[in-house]
Amino acid sequence: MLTIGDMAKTTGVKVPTIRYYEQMGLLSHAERSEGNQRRYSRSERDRLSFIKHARELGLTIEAIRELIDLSQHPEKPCAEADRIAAEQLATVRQKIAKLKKLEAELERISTHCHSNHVRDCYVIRALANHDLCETDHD
Amino acid sequence: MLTIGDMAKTTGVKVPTIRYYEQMGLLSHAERSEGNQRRYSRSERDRLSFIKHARELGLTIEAIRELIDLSQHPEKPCAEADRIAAEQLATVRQKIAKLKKLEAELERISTHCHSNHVRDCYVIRALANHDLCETDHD
DNA sequence: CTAAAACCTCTAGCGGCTTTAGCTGCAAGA
DNA sequence: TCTTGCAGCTAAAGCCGCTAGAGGTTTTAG
Ligand SMILES: [Zn+2]
Ligand SMILES: [Zn+2]
Ligand SMILES: [Zn+2]
Ligand SMILES: [Zn+2]
Repeated sequence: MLTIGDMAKTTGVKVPTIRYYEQMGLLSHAERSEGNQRRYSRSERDRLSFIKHARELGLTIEAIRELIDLSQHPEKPCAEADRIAAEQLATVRQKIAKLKKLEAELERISTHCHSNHVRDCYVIRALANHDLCETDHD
Repeated sequence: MLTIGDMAKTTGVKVPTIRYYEQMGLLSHAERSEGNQRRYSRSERDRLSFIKHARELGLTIEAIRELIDLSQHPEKPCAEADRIAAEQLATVRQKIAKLKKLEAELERISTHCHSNHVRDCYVIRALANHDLCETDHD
């Protein structure tokens, strides 16, 4: 049996975060020692790794909850899981698109100031005036 | 003089957000009408536009506060402003790099499942096992 | 003059944690 | 055996950047 500290060490998820995941229903309420400390099995550690990996890929707690529920029912169709992954991919692509616009504007803004004083600073002027921008960036 | 609603309409910043910015010290405490409603000048509207634009470019409230403080002192050197813009550009580039890794993994994950049941779903397997990934994505 | 729209303050909520405070548990060294 | 000190516990608050709602007041249009 693993302590919560062991879980943290082997998965890289911080101790308070593990307790938070339990509270959020991603991890079931762990068994307790006589002294009321959490004790975990290997399968619970695996589940925590799953959660960590999913979080790293940007999935929400809610999406992860659905995936875990699904994975408890191997006979069900997996369309729902596939949809969640596809949606996350779309979300990531949208974010990239937005950030690339920002990158272009910020690059322009931060390379155009050849002044020394705030009075003529291109950064300040560019922030004050969106007309200098080349894109909409919403 | 403009009401808070006028400000919202002309800048696209929502009314509660304007009040929030005031609370955060980005907008100074507005003058009030006899009935205690906020009244703004054109320069305050310009400042709000500045704030909005900076937020759209991803700057934090804190960074915007610094920029506003700076812009009150046109004689000062603008190195600080330039640094803020450059840092934001770096931040955006980091985010893009991270998201591109995620995009690659998610693309792989969401195109590889040709199964019908959760039991063999590639999505579930890929999330459970980072070894199937091609990058670190931290 | 009235009714509706806009405004006010204050508080709570979102997501995904992190931090803090004030406890108790437990193992190892003297 | 005692003590020291890390590890664990709970509950609550804090973080960011808003957003939403309750419950009241002011302004404006007709
Ligand atoms: Zn400058
Ligand atoms: Zn712009
Ligand atoms: Zn599948
Ligand atoms: Zn991975």
